[in-house]
Amino acid sequence: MVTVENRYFSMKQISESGQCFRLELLEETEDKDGRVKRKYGLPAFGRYLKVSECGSRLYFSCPQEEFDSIWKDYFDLEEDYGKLIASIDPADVYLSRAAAFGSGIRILRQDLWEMIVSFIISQQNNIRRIRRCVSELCRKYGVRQVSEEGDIYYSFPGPEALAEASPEDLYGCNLGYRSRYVKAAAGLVCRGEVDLAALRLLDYEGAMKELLRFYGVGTKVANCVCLFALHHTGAFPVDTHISKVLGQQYPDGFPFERYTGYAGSLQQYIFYYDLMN
DNA sequence: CATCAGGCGAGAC
DNA sequence: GTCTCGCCTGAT
Repeated sequence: MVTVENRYFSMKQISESGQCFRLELLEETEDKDGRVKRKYGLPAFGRYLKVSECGSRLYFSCPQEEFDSIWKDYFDLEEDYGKLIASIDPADVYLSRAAAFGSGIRILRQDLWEMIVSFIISQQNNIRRIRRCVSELCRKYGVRQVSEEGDIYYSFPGPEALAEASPEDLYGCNLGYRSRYVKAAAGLVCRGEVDLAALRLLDYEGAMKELLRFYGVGTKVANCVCLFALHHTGAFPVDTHISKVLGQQYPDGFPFERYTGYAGSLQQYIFYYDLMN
């Protein structure tokens, strides 16, 4: 068990901000002082992590050693998000409000293949249904695992498993027209036409170029993968929410030059703020 | 019943 | 190069 106290770390907000579709709320209880305590489950990197959250205190169900070697990096704990928020132009009232509203959001370092498939599925789709699709994919094509604590979960299916899936079967996961995109992406990786290991080493521009080769991956999805898997925090995905906000709040353009290298992290505050309000 | 979800590819021009 | 249109599905 590892305890972390951090103002800028909320599992609830990370979960709701829709960057991680497999993070699930396991239970929600209230203690005698009326404080809400939430418990989350997260299958990632061949493990099943459980996190309890109460206020700004978090409890991780893993030994310190595992926390230091895996989760510290996964949750980007070396980064000071308070500093990042403090750098926001005080005159930018909208961005200041958005960051204050979603101050517990962090940009995770998630698995590359999982993000490619997840964000292909995310297009023209809502978060609830994306979760269902991903969970169904894992249940159907992933490998059933039992953690040391006895939690049952499914691994995210690799490219091979998805490439072998029959089209009708994949279609049965309710991916709709996106199922052929997923199938094509899996084939591309299996045939070695895209090398995921090499993709991880590329800079932002190089990674974008490579990701855009996938059938069903456009600028928006490629930017999400860059941000949520490769941690290119300058990547700035523009979806319907962001597009709307840019038009309404930034008619003269978003000040990218002021936030060079981390505009993507700020994008996540804006997205979450608009999504929830 | 129409519209919309964290878009994208294809085809027209 | 830029624009429009159709698309699976489920929630509202």
